Amino acid sequence: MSVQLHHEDCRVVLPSVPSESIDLIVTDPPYLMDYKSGWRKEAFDKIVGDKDGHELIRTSFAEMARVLKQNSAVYVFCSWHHVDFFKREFEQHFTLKNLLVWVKNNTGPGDLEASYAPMHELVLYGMKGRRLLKGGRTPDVIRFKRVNGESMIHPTEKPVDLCRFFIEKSSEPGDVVLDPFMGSGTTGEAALSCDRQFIGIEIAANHFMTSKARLSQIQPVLF
Amino acid sequence: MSVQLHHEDCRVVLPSVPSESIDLIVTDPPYLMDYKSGWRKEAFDKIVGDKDGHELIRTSFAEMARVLKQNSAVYVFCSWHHVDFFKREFEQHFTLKNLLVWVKNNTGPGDLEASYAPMHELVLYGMKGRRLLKGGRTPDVIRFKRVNGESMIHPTEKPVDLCRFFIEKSSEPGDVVLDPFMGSGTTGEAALSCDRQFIGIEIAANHFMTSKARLSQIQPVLF
DNA sequence: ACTACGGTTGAATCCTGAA
DNA sequence: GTTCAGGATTCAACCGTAG
Repeated sequence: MSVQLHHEDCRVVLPSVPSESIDLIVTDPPYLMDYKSGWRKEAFDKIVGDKDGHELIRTSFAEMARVLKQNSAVYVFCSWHHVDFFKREFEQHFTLKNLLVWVKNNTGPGDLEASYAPMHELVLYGMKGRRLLKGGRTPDVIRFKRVNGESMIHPTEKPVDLCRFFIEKSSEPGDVVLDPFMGSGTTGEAALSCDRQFIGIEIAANHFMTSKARLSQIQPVLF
Repeated sequence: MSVQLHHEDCRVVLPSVPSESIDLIVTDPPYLMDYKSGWRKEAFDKIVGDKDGHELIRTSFAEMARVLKQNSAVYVFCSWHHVDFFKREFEQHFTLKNLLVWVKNNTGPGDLEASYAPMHELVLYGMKGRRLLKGGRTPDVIRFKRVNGESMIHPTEKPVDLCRFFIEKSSEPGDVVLDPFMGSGTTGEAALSCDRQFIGIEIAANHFMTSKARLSQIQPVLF
Protein backbone atom coordinates (compact mmCIF):
# COMPACT_ATOMS: atom_id res chain seq x y z
CA MET A 1 0.00 0.00 0.00
CA SER A 2 1.41 3.35 -0.86
CA VAL A 3 0.87 6.94 -1.81
CA GLN A 4 3.29 8.38 -4.30
CA LEU A 5 3.28 12.07 -5.19
CA HIS A 6 5.20 13.96 -7.86
CA HIS A 7 5.62 17.72 -8.05
CA GLU A 8 6.14 18.08 -11.78
CA ASP A 9 4.46 18.36 -15.16
CA CYS A 10 2.76 15.03 -15.80
CA ARG A 11 4.31 14.95 -19.26
CA VAL A 12 7.67 14.65 -17.54
CA VAL A 13 6.69 12.12 -14.89
CA LEU A 14 4.46 9.76 -16.85
CA PRO A 15 7.18 8.43 -19.17
CA SER A 16 8.91 6.95 -16.13
CA VAL A 17 5.78 5.06 -15.08
CA PRO A 18 5.92 1.44 -16.31
CA SER A 19 3.53 0.39 -19.07
CA GLU A 20 0.34 -1.35 -17.94
CA SER A 21 1.00 -0.70 -14.26
CA ILE A 22 -2.10 1.35 -13.38
CA ASP A 23 -5.50 -0.12 -12.48
CA LEU A 24 -7.62 3.02 -12.78
CA ILE A 25 -7.32 6.66 -13.79
CA VAL A 26 -9.61 9.35 -12.36
CA THR A 27 -8.54 12.83 -13.35
CA ASP A 28 -9.69 16.39 -13.78
CA PRO A 29 -7.51 18.12 -16.37
CA PRO A 30 -7.72 21.84 -17.16
CA TYR A 31 -10.94 22.49 -19.10
CA LEU A 32 -9.09 24.88 -21.46
CA MET A 33 -11.65 27.57 -20.73
CA ASP A 34 -9.56 30.53 -19.55
CA TYR A 35 -11.53 30.30 -16.38
CA LYS A 36 -11.14 32.69 -13.53
CA SER A 37 -13.77 32.94 -10.87
CA GLY A 38 -15.24 36.41 -10.77
CA TRP A 39 -16.65 35.69 -7.36
CA ARG A 40 -13.56 34.75 -5.44
CA LYS A 41 -11.04 36.52 -7.55
CA GLU A 42 -8.68 37.15 -4.70
CA ALA A 43 -8.63 33.51 -3.71
CA PHE A 44 -7.34 31.63 -6.71
CA ASP A 45 -5.12 32.20 -9.67
CA LYS A 46 -6.44 31.93 -13.17
CA ILE A 47 -6.32 28.50 -14.71
CA VAL A 48 -4.48 28.78 -17.96
CA GLY A 49 -6.11 27.69 -21.17
CA ASP A 50 -3.37 28.58 -23.61
CA LYS A 51 -2.49 26.97 -26.91
CA ASP A 52 -0.28 24.59 -24.98
CA GLY A 53 -3.42 23.20 -23.42
CA HIS A 54 -4.36 21.11 -26.42
CA GLU A 55 -0.91 19.64 -26.60
CA LEU A 56 -0.99 18.95 -22.86
CA ILE A 57 -4.19 16.94 -23.23
CA ARG A 58 -2.94 15.04 -26.27
CA THR A 59 0.38 14.07 -24.74
CA SER A 60 -1.01 13.15 -21.36
CA PHE A 61 -3.85 11.06 -22.82
CA ALA A 62 -1.34 9.06 -24.87
CA GLU A 63 0.77 8.38 -21.78
CA MET A 64 -2.29 7.54 -19.72
CA ALA A 65 -3.21 4.92 -22.31
CA ARG A 66 0.25 3.43 -22.13
CA VAL A 67 0.49 3.11 -18.35
CA LEU A 68 -3.06 1.78 -17.89
CA LYS A 69 -3.47 -1.99 -17.54
CA GLN A 70 -5.58 -3.97 -19.97
CA ASN A 71 -9.23 -4.22 -18.91
CA SER A 72 -9.07 -1.09 -16.81
CA ALA A 73 -11.14 2.09 -16.72
CA VAL A 74 -10.56 5.82 -17.14
CA TYR A 75 -12.64 8.77 -15.94
CA VAL A 76 -11.87 12.26 -17.24
CA PHE A 77 -13.82 15.31 -16.10
CA CYS A 78 -14.63 17.81 -18.81
CA SER A 79 -17.02 20.65 -19.55
CA TRP A 80 -19.39 20.79 -22.50
CA HIS A 81 -17.54 23.79 -23.94
CA HIS A 82 -14.75 21.60 -25.28
CA VAL A 83 -16.36 18.18 -25.09
CA ASP A 84 -15.78 17.71 -28.82
CA PHE A 85 -12.02 18.08 -28.46
CA PHE A 86 -11.79 15.95 -25.31
CA LYS A 87 -14.03 13.24 -26.72
CA ARG A 88 -11.99 12.90 -29.90
CA GLU A 89 -8.67 12.76 -28.08
CA PHE A 90 -10.11 10.29 -25.59
CA GLU A 91 -11.39 8.02 -28.35
CA GLN A 92 -7.98 7.89 -29.96
CA HIS A 93 -6.73 5.94 -26.96
CA PHE A 94 -9.70 4.44 -25.14
CA THR A 95 -13.10 2.93 -25.80
CA LEU A 96 -15.59 5.57 -24.74
CA LYS A 97 -18.41 3.81 -22.87
CA ASN A 98 -20.45 6.72 -21.53
CA LEU A 99 -20.61 10.45 -21.38
CA LEU A 100 -21.55 10.74 -17.73
CA VAL A 101 -23.43 13.78 -16.46
CA TRP A 102 -22.56 15.06 -13.01
CA VAL A 103 -25.54 17.12 -11.85
CA LYS A 104 -24.62 19.62 -9.16
CA ASN A 105 -26.81 20.94 -6.43
CA ASN A 106 -26.98 24.50 -7.71
CA THR A 107 -26.60 26.57 -10.83
CA GLY A 108 -23.74 28.80 -11.88
CA PRO A 109 -23.86 32.22 -13.49
CA GLY A 110 -23.05 32.73 -17.17
CA ASP A 111 -25.16 34.61 -19.66
CA LEU A 112 -27.98 35.56 -17.35
CA GLU A 113 -30.53 36.39 -20.02
CA ALA A 114 -29.94 34.19 -23.03
CA SER A 115 -28.50 30.97 -21.58
CA TYR A 116 -29.84 28.22 -19.40
CA ALA A 117 -28.17 28.12 -16.00
CA PRO A 118 -25.18 25.75 -15.89
CA MET A 119 -25.83 22.92 -13.45
CA HIS A 120 -23.76 20.04 -14.74
CA GLU A 121 -20.33 18.87 -15.77
CA LEU A 122 -19.42 15.95 -17.99
CA VAL A 123 -17.21 12.94 -17.37
CA LEU A 124 -15.72 10.85 -20.16
CA TYR A 125 -15.86 7.25 -18.99
CA GLY A 126 -14.02 4.62 -20.97
CA MET A 127 -11.65 1.73 -20.83
CA LYS A 128 -8.79 -0.20 -22.33
CA GLY A 129 -10.02 -3.70 -23.15
CA ARG A 130 -13.17 -4.53 -21.23
CA ARG A 131 -13.86 -3.99 -17.56
CA LEU A 132 -17.16 -4.63 -15.83
CA LEU A 133 -18.73 -2.20 -13.40
CA LYS A 134 -19.20 -3.30 -9.81
CA GLY A 135 -22.20 -2.87 -7.60
CA GLY A 136 -25.07 -3.12 -10.02
CA ARG A 137 -26.29 -0.92 -12.82
CA THR A 138 -26.40 2.82 -12.21
CA PRO A 139 -27.65 5.62 -14.44
CA ASP A 140 -25.29 7.82 -16.44
CA VAL A 141 -26.73 10.89 -14.74
CA ILE A 142 -25.20 11.25 -11.29
CA ARG A 143 -26.17 13.75 -8.66
CA PHE A 144 -23.61 14.89 -6.10
CA LYS A 145 -23.39 18.02 -4.03
CA ARG A 146 -20.74 20.52 -4.97
CA VAL A 147 -17.87 21.12 -2.55
CA ASN A 148 -18.78 23.83 -0.12
CA GLY A 149 -17.01 27.08 -0.91
CA GLU A 150 -15.61 27.66 2.56
CA SER A 151 -13.83 24.36 2.73
CA MET A 152 -12.69 24.57 -0.87
CA ILE A 153 -8.96 24.56 -1.38
CA HIS A 154 -8.93 24.41 -5.16
CA PRO A 155 -11.06 26.56 -7.45
CA THR A 156 -12.52 23.64 -9.36
CA GLU A 157 -12.47 21.03 -6.67
CA LYS A 158 -14.55 17.90 -7.19
CA PRO A 159 -16.48 16.13 -4.43
CA VAL A 160 -14.60 13.29 -2.74
CA ASP A 161 -17.80 11.24 -2.76
CA LEU A 162 -18.07 11.47 -6.53
CA CYS A 163 -14.47 10.31 -7.05
CA ARG A 164 -14.92 7.48 -4.57
CA PHE A 165 -18.06 6.45 -6.41
CA PHE A 166 -16.07 6.05 -9.62
CA ILE A 167 -13.19 4.29 -7.86
CA GLU A 168 -15.46 1.75 -6.22
CA LYS A 169 -17.31 1.13 -9.48
CA SER A 170 -14.17 0.38 -11.45
CA SER A 171 -11.42 -0.98 -9.18
CA GLU A 172 -10.65 -3.39 -6.33
CA PRO A 173 -9.12 -2.75 -2.91
CA GLY A 174 -5.34 -2.62 -3.24
CA ASP A 175 -5.45 -1.41 -6.84
CA VAL A 176 -3.34 1.51 -8.01
CA VAL A 177 -5.25 4.69 -8.90
CA LEU A 178 -3.50 7.41 -10.92
CA ASP A 179 -4.33 11.12 -11.18
CA PRO A 180 -1.91 13.04 -13.45
CA PHE A 181 -3.74 16.34 -12.71
CA MET A 182 -3.97 15.96 -8.95
CA GLY A 183 -4.96 19.50 -7.99
CA SER A 184 -5.90 19.52 -4.34
CA GLY A 185 -5.71 15.72 -4.09
CA THR A 186 -9.40 14.85 -4.09
CA THR A 187 -8.90 11.67 -6.11
CA GLY A 188 -6.10 10.70 -3.73
CA GLU A 189 -8.25 11.17 -0.66
CA ALA A 190 -11.03 9.18 -2.28
CA ALA A 191 -8.63 6.37 -3.23
CA LEU A 192 -7.11 6.09 0.24
CA SER A 193 -10.51 6.23 1.88
CA CYS A 194 -11.47 3.01 0.15
CA ASP A 195 -8.17 1.23 0.51
CA ARG A 196 -6.61 1.80 -2.90
CA GLN A 197 -3.04 2.84 -3.63
CA PHE A 198 -2.49 6.23 -5.25
CA ILE A 199 -0.07 7.95 -7.60
CA GLY A 200 -0.61 11.69 -7.97
CA ILE A 201 1.11 14.29 -10.15
CA GLU A 202 0.71 18.05 -9.83
CA ILE A 203 2.72 20.81 -11.45
CA ALA A 204 1.58 23.80 -9.37
CA ALA A 205 3.55 24.28 -6.15
CA ASN A 206 0.64 25.53 -4.04
CA HIS A 207 -1.69 22.71 -5.02
CA PHE A 208 1.06 20.16 -4.59
CA MET A 209 1.72 21.35 -1.04
CA THR A 210 -1.98 21.26 -0.30
CA SER A 211 -2.45 17.71 -1.46
CA LYS A 212 0.77 16.54 0.15
CA ALA A 213 -0.44 17.85 3.49
CA ARG A 214 -3.93 16.52 2.91
CA LEU A 215 -2.84 12.98 2.06
CA SER A 216 -0.08 12.86 4.70
CA GLN A 217 -2.78 13.15 7.32
CA ILE A 218 -4.23 9.90 6.11
CA GLN A 219 -1.13 7.88 5.29
CA PRO A 220 2.66 8.26 4.95
CA VAL A 221 3.48 9.74 1.55
CA LEU A 222 6.35 8.73 -0.75
CA PHE A 223 8.02 10.86 -3.41
CA MET B 1 -52.00 30.91 -38.49
CA SER B 2 -51.06 27.88 -40.43
CA VAL B 3 -49.61 24.43 -40.52
CA GLN B 4 -47.56 23.55 -43.57
CA LEU B 5 -46.27 20.04 -44.17
CA HIS B 6 -43.89 18.72 -46.82
CA HIS B 7 -43.34 15.09 -47.69
CA GLU B 8 -39.81 15.33 -49.04
CA ASP B 9 -36.12 15.39 -48.16
CA CYS B 10 -35.53 18.63 -46.27
CA ARG B 11 -32.54 19.32 -48.51
CA VAL B 12 -34.99 19.66 -51.35
CA VAL B 13 -37.63 21.71 -49.54
CA LEU B 14 -35.53 24.12 -47.50
CA PRO B 15 -34.03 25.99 -50.48
CA SER B 16 -37.53 27.19 -51.35
CA VAL B 17 -38.07 28.63 -47.87
CA PRO B 18 -37.32 32.38 -47.84
CA SER B 19 -34.24 33.58 -45.96
CA GLU B 20 -34.83 34.86 -42.41
CA SER B 21 -38.45 33.77 -42.36
CA ILE B 22 -38.38 31.35 -39.42
CA ASP B 23 -38.66 32.36 -35.76
CA LEU B 24 -37.55 29.14 -34.13
CA ILE B 25 -36.20 25.72 -35.06
CA VAL B 26 -36.77 22.67 -32.84
CA THR B 27 -35.65 19.47 -34.49
CA ASP B 28 -34.53 15.93 -33.88
CA PRO B 29 -32.33 14.84 -36.78
CA PRO B 30 -31.19 11.24 -37.28
CA TYR B 31 -28.56 10.46 -34.67
CA LEU B 32 -26.34 8.68 -37.21
CA MET B 33 -26.18 5.68 -34.95
CA ASP B 34 -27.63 2.88 -37.06
CA TYR B 35 -30.33 2.89 -34.45
CA LYS B 36 -32.66 -0.02 -34.38
CA SER B 37 -34.82 -0.68 -31.40
CA GLY B 38 -34.02 -4.18 -30.22
CA TRP B 39 -37.30 -4.69 -28.45
CA ARG B 40 -39.65 -3.37 -31.12
CA LYS B 41 -37.61 -3.82 -34.24
CA GLU B 42 -40.54 -4.94 -36.30
CA ALA B 43 -42.34 -1.69 -35.63
CA PHE B 44 -39.91 0.67 -37.26
CA ASP B 45 -37.69 0.86 -40.21
CA LYS B 46 -34.05 1.30 -39.56
CA ILE B 47 -33.16 4.95 -39.45
CA VAL B 48 -30.34 5.37 -41.84
CA GLY B 49 -26.94 6.20 -40.42
CA ASP B 50 -24.76 5.93 -43.48
CA LYS B 51 -22.05 8.21 -44.76
CA ASP B 52 -24.75 10.28 -46.39
CA GLY B 53 -25.88 11.13 -42.88
CA HIS B 54 -22.98 13.49 -42.30
CA GLU B 55 -23.71 15.28 -45.55
CA LEU B 56 -27.38 15.45 -44.61
CA ILE B 57 -26.55 17.21 -41.33
CA ARG B 58 -24.10 19.61 -42.95
CA THR B 59 -26.45 20.64 -45.73
CA SER B 60 -29.53 20.95 -43.56
CA PHE B 61 -27.72 22.97 -40.86
CA ALA B 62 -26.53 25.44 -43.47
CA GLU B 63 -30.07 25.85 -44.78
CA MET B 64 -31.49 26.13 -41.28
CA ALA B 65 -29.08 28.98 -40.62
CA ARG B 66 -30.20 30.74 -43.76
CA VAL B 67 -33.95 30.54 -43.16
CA LEU B 68 -33.76 31.46 -39.47
CA LYS B 69 -34.43 35.11 -38.56
CA GLN B 70 -31.82 37.18 -36.80
CA ASN B 71 -32.06 36.98 -33.00
CA SER B 72 -33.78 33.62 -33.07
CA ALA B 73 -33.04 30.31 -31.41
CA VAL B 74 -32.33 26.73 -32.51
CA TYR B 75 -32.70 23.48 -30.57
CA VAL B 76 -31.22 20.30 -32.00
CA PHE B 77 -31.57 16.97 -30.22
CA CYS B 78 -28.51 14.79 -30.33
CA SER B 79 -27.05 11.82 -28.51
CA TRP B 80 -23.65 11.88 -26.82
CA HIS B 81 -22.31 9.31 -29.29
CA HIS B 82 -21.90 11.92 -32.01
CA VAL B 83 -22.05 15.10 -29.98
CA ASP B 84 -18.61 16.08 -31.24
CA PHE B 85 -19.72 16.02 -34.86
CA PHE B 86 -23.05 17.74 -34.21
CA LYS B 87 -21.46 20.38 -32.00
CA ARG B 88 -18.86 21.32 -34.59
CA GLU B 89 -21.38 21.53 -37.42
CA PHE B 90 -23.75 23.52 -35.22
CA GLU B 91 -21.04 26.00 -34.26
CA GLN B 92 -20.25 26.65 -37.90
CA HIS B 93 -23.64 28.27 -38.27
CA PHE B 94 -24.93 29.25 -34.83
CA THR B 95 -23.69 30.51 -31.51
CA LEU B 96 -23.87 27.54 -29.16
CA LYS B 97 -25.24 28.76 -25.82
CA ASN B 98 -25.76 25.54 -23.90
CA LEU B 99 -25.48 21.82 -24.15
CA LEU B 100 -28.78 20.97 -22.50
CA VAL B 101 -29.27 17.65 -20.76
CA TRP B 102 -32.68 16.04 -21.01
CA VAL B 103 -32.94 13.60 -18.12
CA LYS B 104 -35.50 10.89 -18.73
CA ASN B 105 -37.46 9.14 -16.06
CA ASN B 106 -36.05 5.73 -16.87
CA THR B 107 -32.93 4.14 -18.23
CA GLY B 108 -32.41 2.53 -21.59
CA PRO B 109 -30.59 -0.64 -22.58
CA GLY B 110 -26.99 -0.74 -23.78
CA ASP B 111 -23.96 -2.60 -22.42
CA LEU B 112 -25.45 -4.05 -19.26
CA GLU B 113 -22.19 -4.94 -17.56
CA ALA B 114 -19.58 -2.37 -18.46
CA SER B 115 -21.61 0.80 -19.10
CA TYR B 116 -23.68 3.11 -17.00
CA ALA B 117 -27.35 3.00 -17.88
CA PRO B 118 -28.32 5.67 -20.42
CA MET B 119 -30.78 8.09 -18.88
CA HIS B 120 -30.23 11.29 -20.81
CA GLU B 121 -30.10 12.87 -24.21
CA LEU B 122 -28.43 16.07 -25.24
CA VAL B 123 -29.84 19.16 -26.93
CA LEU B 124 -27.70 21.72 -28.70
CA TYR B 125 -29.21 25.10 -27.89
CA GLY B 126 -27.98 28.12 -29.78
CA MET B 127 -28.98 31.17 -31.73
CA LYS B 128 -28.38 33.51 -34.60
CA GLY B 129 -27.71 36.96 -33.18
CA ARG B 130 -28.94 37.26 -29.63
CA ARG B 131 -32.29 36.17 -28.25
CA LEU B 132 -33.29 36.29 -24.60
CA LEU B 133 -35.05 33.43 -22.88
CA LYS B 134 -38.56 33.97 -21.56
CA GLY B 135 -39.98 33.01 -18.22
CA GLY B 136 -37.02 33.34 -15.94
CA ARG B 137 -33.81 31.45 -15.56
CA THR B 138 -33.90 27.66 -15.67
CA PRO B 139 -31.15 25.08 -15.23
CA ASP B 140 -29.52 23.37 -18.21
CA VAL B 141 -30.52 19.98 -16.81
CA ILE B 142 -34.16 19.34 -17.64
CA ARG B 143 -36.27 16.49 -16.39
CA PHE B 144 -39.16 15.25 -18.52
CA LYS B 145 -40.86 11.90 -18.68
CA ARG B 146 -40.03 9.84 -21.73
CA VAL B 147 -42.82 8.89 -24.13
CA ASN B 148 -43.64 5.34 -23.17
CA GLY B 149 -43.25 2.48 -25.59
CA GLU B 150 -46.90 1.67 -26.08
CA SER B 151 -48.00 5.09 -27.17
CA MET B 152 -44.83 5.67 -29.13
CA ILE B 153 -45.32 6.11 -32.84
CA HIS B 154 -41.73 6.90 -33.79
CA PRO B 155 -38.57 5.18 -32.51
CA THR B 156 -36.93 8.32 -31.20
CA GLU B 157 -40.01 10.25 -30.26
CA LYS B 158 -39.58 13.17 -27.87
CA PRO B 159 -42.11 14.32 -25.28
CA VAL B 160 -44.50 17.03 -26.44
CA ASP B 161 -44.02 18.78 -23.11
CA LEU B 162 -40.30 19.06 -23.64
CA CYS B 163 -40.71 20.57 -27.11
CA ARG B 164 -43.35 22.97 -25.83
CA PHE B 165 -41.00 23.98 -23.04
CA PHE B 166 -38.36 24.98 -25.59
CA ILE B 167 -40.91 26.71 -27.82
CA GLU B 168 -42.29 28.80 -24.98
CA LYS B 169 -38.81 29.70 -23.80
CA SER B 170 -37.68 30.99 -27.18
CA SER B 171 -40.64 32.25 -29.22
CA GLU B 172 -43.85 34.28 -29.10
CA PRO B 173 -47.43 33.30 -29.95
CA GLY B 174 -47.96 33.55 -33.70
CA ASP B 175 -44.30 32.85 -34.47
CA VAL B 176 -43.30 30.32 -37.11
CA VAL B 177 -41.64 27.15 -35.82
CA LEU B 178 -39.74 24.91 -38.25
CA ASP B 179 -38.87 21.23 -37.95
CA PRO B 180 -36.99 19.87 -40.98
CA PHE B 181 -36.91 16.34 -39.46
CA MET B 182 -40.52 16.16 -38.37
CA GLY B 183 -40.78 12.46 -37.62
CA SER B 184 -44.09 11.84 -35.90
CA GLY B 185 -44.88 15.53 -35.61
CA THR B 186 -44.14 16.10 -31.94
CA THR B 187 -42.68 19.57 -32.48
CA GLY B 188 -45.74 20.42 -34.59
CA GLU B 189 -48.16 19.32 -31.92
CA ALA B 190 -46.21 21.29 -29.32
CA ALA B 191 -46.14 24.39 -31.53
CA LEU B 192 -49.88 24.30 -32.24
CA SER B 193 -50.69 23.65 -28.61
CA CYS B 194 -49.20 27.00 -27.68
CA ASP B 195 -50.50 28.97 -30.61
CA ARG B 196 -47.48 29.01 -32.92
CA GLN B 197 -47.45 28.40 -36.65
CA PHE B 198 -45.62 25.35 -37.91
CA ILE B 199 -43.68 24.18 -40.95
CA GLY B 200 -42.75 20.49 -40.93
CA ILE B 201 -40.71 18.40 -43.36
CA GLU B 202 -40.48 14.61 -43.35
CA ILE B 203 -39.03 12.29 -45.97
CA ALA B 204 -40.40 8.93 -44.75
CA ALA B 205 -43.88 8.13 -46.00
CA ASN B 206 -45.09 6.36 -42.86
CA HIS B 207 -43.97 9.11 -40.53
CA PHE B 208 -45.34 11.78 -42.82
CA MET B 209 -48.77 10.13 -42.82
CA THR B 210 -48.67 9.80 -39.06
CA SER B 211 -47.88 13.44 -38.44
CA LYS B 212 -50.31 14.61 -41.10
CA ALA B 213 -53.10 12.73 -39.36
CA ARG B 214 -51.93 13.85 -35.94
CA LEU B 215 -51.78 17.56 -36.79
CA SER B 216 -54.96 17.53 -38.89
CA GLN B 217 -56.85 16.63 -35.76
CA ILE B 218 -55.74 19.90 -34.24
CA GLN B 219 -55.90 22.24 -37.19
CA PRO B 220 -56.37 22.23 -40.98
CA VAL B 221 -53.09 21.34 -42.66
CA LEU B 222 -51.65 22.92 -45.82
CA PHE B 223 -49.19 21.34 -48.25
C1' DA C 1 -8.15 44.90 -32.89
C1' DC C 2 -7.14 43.26 -27.95
C1' DT C 3 -7.52 42.95 -22.76
C1' DA C 4 -9.15 43.71 -18.21
C1' DC C 5 -12.68 44.39 -15.08
C1' DG C 6 -17.27 45.28 -12.92
C1' DG C 7 -21.90 43.67 -12.45
C1' DT C 8 -25.17 40.38 -12.52
C1' DT C 9 -29.63 35.62 -11.98
C1' DG C 10 -31.93 32.16 -9.91
C1' DA C 11 -31.83 27.83 -7.64
C1' DA C 12 -30.31 24.53 -4.18
C1' DT C 13 -28.67 24.10 0.23
C1' DC C 14 -27.24 25.34 4.80
C1' DC C 15 -27.81 27.96 8.90
C1' DT C 16 -30.33 30.03 12.47
C1' DG C 17 -33.98 30.84 15.42
C1' DA C 18 -38.71 30.28 16.66
C1' DA C 19 -42.75 27.51 17.33
C1' DG D 1 -35.75 17.28 20.24
C1' DT D 2 -37.86 18.33 15.80
C1' DT D 3 -39.81 20.80 12.14
C1' DC D 4 -40.18 24.65 9.44
C1' DA D 5 -39.70 29.33 7.60
C1' DG D 6 -36.83 32.85 6.27
C1' DG D 7 -32.26 34.70 5.37
C1' DA D 8 -27.63 34.06 3.80
C1' DT D 9 -24.50 32.01 0.69
C1' DT D 10 -22.42 30.48 -3.52
C1' DC D 11 -21.66 29.52 -8.38
C1' DA D 12 -15.22 25.30 -14.20
C1' DA D 13 -19.70 32.60 -16.63
C1' DC D 14 -20.60 35.91 -19.95
C1' DC D 15 -21.96 40.62 -21.41
C1' DG D 16 -20.78 45.29 -21.96
C1' DT D 17 -17.75 48.94 -21.39
C1' DA D 18 -13.52 51.25 -20.48
C1' DG D 19 -8.74 51.69 -21.27
